[in-house]
Amino acid sequence: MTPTLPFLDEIYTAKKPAIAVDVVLFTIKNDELHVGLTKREEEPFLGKYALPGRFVRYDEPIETTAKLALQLKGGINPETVFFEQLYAFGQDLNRDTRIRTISLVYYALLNIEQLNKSGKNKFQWFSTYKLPLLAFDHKQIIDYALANLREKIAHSAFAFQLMPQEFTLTELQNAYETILDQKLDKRNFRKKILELHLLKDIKKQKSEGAHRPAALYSFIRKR
Amino acid sequence: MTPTLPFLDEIYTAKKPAIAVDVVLFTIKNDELHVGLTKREEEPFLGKYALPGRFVRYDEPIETTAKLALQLKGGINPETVFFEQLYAFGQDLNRDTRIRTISLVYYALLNIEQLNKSGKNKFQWFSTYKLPLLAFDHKQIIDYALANLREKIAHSAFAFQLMPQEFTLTELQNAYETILDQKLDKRNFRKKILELHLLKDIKKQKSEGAHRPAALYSFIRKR
DNA sequence: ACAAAAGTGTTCGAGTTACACCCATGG
DNA sequence: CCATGGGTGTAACTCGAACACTTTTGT
Repeated sequence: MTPTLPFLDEIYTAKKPAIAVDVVLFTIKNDELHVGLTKREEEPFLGKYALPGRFVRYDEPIETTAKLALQLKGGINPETVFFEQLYAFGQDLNRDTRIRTISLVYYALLNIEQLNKSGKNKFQWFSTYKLPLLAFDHKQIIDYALANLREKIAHSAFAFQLMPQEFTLTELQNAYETILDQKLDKRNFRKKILELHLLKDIKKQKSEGAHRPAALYSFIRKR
Repeated sequence: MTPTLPFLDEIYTAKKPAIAVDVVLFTIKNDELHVGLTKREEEPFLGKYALPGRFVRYDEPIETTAKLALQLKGGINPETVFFEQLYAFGQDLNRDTRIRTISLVYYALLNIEQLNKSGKNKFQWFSTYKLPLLAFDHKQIIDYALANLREKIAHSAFAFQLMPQEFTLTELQNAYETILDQKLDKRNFRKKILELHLLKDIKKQKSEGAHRPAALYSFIRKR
């Protein structure tokens, strides 16, 4: 590619860093934001928890790697998940103790409906406030992803990805409050959300408990 | 790292994608936004223009790779440049025709003063409106970086990175107008910028032409 | 009838936009 | 003295924040 390489062949023979994809998979359980982790069954970091990850194979597009990580590590159908590339971690040469590895980090949002549907989920879910001991630099990665998620969600509208097909405005508001970790004003929230014209009133009601039933909505953009 | 690998050793022996860093280096020349490119002297894409890039060596932190790309390809002192990671391109397996390559893209801002100072600049500068034929997927990368630059600059204040040490408010406004490709209101611009308290009136004046001289400012954050 | 969550408008302040004239200088 | 860009304030509007009561249901 460049005159700075002594020999053209070097690009084929040079010792290369490994490249991996790690996915920070968020969902909401019991009104708390959770991250999906798996317990390592090998060294290094045997017994510690880790983000679902996978080395990028030579003939694998990176999004495919991300999807395979979710599927193989977590038994989750990746087509039911929203995900987006976040950042490449590759500054620290010893992030991985085995081999120099650059990690492309994706974050993903899984809705609660999907989570309960897929019986074969292999993840263990941890509240973002009570994370276990983590392998590699995965703690920093999660912190970074979390800060980013908060920032984005405040300005865009993709919290829908965490919701089931049908939901009430109060449920949606709870999701926002959980992620942002702050109370929101009901009237302002509804005004703002409805002005986006992303929700469809599906003319159904959800009755639960001794109070007025809530209108059900669904997100207009189909997945 | 994972039970999905048949043998532990595979991570050492498996055929790996190559990882490169490419830098989209912006500057402003003649009131137009320009990108720094170099002409390829080898196949593939011999004679086409390309972003300064470099393969990530096994023991090179990725920011170091980015800096080396600027230095070796462009003869530019990377410490005089502001840069930030943008996105990893690795979806298309044939981006690079020689070897499967994942590219970590950085964008960088070079101020005009630096540009003129460094006599050994090896870049050719192209207006973002008149780009030449580009190698690989570098056209898409530049488009992506440009959209991102516009978005960020409208909400943050790092256009300072494109300015010389001392500049007038009109010059700064021109930089914003050039990047955003739209006229801004002089009074509103000044009000907004000065309220950020990032500028220091250095009590000097710049006289040029038959009109009132302009006050010179400098950016408070030192580089 | 009462408890419990759903649903609904208005006011206030802050920040953004639009807009026009005088100032200082060189030629 | 005039042409040129430098420099300044105010009014209108928009957007987000604060805030309280009525409605509908189950028990």
